[in-house]
Amino acid sequence: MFKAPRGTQDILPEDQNHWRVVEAKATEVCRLFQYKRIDTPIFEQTELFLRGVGEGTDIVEKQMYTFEDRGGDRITLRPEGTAPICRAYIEHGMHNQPQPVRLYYTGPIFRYERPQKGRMRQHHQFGVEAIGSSDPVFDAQVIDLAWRFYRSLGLKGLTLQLNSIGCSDCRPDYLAALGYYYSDHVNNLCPDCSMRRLRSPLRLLDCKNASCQDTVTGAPRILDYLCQPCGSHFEELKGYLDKRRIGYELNPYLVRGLDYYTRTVFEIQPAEVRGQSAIGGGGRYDNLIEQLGGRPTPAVGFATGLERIIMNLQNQGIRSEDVWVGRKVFVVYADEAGKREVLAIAATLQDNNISATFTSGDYSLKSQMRQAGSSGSPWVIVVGQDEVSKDSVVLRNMAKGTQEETSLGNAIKQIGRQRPSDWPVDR
RNA sequence: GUGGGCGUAGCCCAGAGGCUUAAGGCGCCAGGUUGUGGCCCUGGAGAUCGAGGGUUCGAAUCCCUCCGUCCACCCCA
Repeated sequence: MFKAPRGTQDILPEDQNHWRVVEAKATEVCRLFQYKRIDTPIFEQTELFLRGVGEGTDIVEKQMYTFEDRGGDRITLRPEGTAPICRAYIEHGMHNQPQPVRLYYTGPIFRYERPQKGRMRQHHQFGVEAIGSSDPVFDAQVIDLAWRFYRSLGLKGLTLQLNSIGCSDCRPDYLAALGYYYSDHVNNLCPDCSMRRLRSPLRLLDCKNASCQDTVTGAPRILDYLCQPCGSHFEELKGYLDKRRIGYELNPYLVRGLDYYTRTVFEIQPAEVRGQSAIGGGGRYDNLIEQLGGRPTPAVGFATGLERIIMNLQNQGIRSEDVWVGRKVFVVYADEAGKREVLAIAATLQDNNISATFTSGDYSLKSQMRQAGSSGSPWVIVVGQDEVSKDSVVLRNMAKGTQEETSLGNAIKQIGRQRPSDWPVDR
């Protein structure tokens, strides 16, 4: 039997309400902030990610879906959203527009990983980018947007972790200090950290290994090494967040896995931290556009995983309602004469913007009613020989268990009068 | 990529070498007399016991391999 490939999943009809609501909230908050949608291809030249994400990162080293196409080009399914958008910014000359250019996207992301709950080979992200300004007000706006997005979904217990990892001026000084410090602790490092010390020293800081924790605690802190411009950038950002009353935790050990980040980095963590901690994250990437061949262009962005959001919505028992509840009708037939009318009745309802369905095959009236009941339709219309000859229908209110014989036009009026407070619970 | 747990009908699961013709619940289907759902009652369909190989007179039950899934590490969304 065929199965969905490892690390992928079908999003079934019963989960779609969550997905549609999350997407709707994402586009709604972006409209509110006047960020414009952009869609880029789901595959790009491999080189874009090699240069954008960084050769030494896990993503590039072992997580990319890369293949050669029939023309011999090296192609990679996008493992993240920011580099493609920067490519589009450069390619379409967006530096000629008022800066920063503010964009958002949503769609599938591919990483070859060992799947777990909340960690898949194909997942979906929603992200925003503000490209072309180094002003910390945009770091704050991106965080503000993210925060409003989560709040609009009703997610509780989120925490914002915040840090600055400096720029190409001050980070080398810090790395030197860090290297000097760690050279005294080489013997009590875990094997992973021994590797990190040489290859990506910043990531020494978020090792969870107990034996390394003490070493991390005594390590120099990057915030003490920020150059003056980075320091005041960070102070300004915190000022904006304070003024917006967005709470954050300063986390001097927060380091992100992609090489392009500069200055601001942040992560949003859900209430129940199990395994995969972050539900979303982002930061500033002032050198990326230049690395990709554009002119020097500072930028800041944020991305969040939709599967993880939905997991958290479900954990917190948050329902996503079907907006059509209340305007849904199930048409059932009592006999052959009625059966012949079912499609036309449904069509008339649909002409009046009422959602309508019916069943087929040889289901008994009783069985059709059962199906209508479990479909969650608040209304049922019954037709048979009697109604056909009188040009009427039976309109049944499923919640009340009452029904009346009336014209189809009158039935439509009644359904249209249904108020949201009268809606039954969706199923 | 490393280590570990688990894989029995669409879903949740019992069974731990012969008494299993693999049990139960949810869901599905049909009935409980005339054209009506949700509760209840009765009946029914649905399982190559994840796949392949091995041990044995006999395997869902033991062994091996693979696949899938979950957990930890790694890392991230």
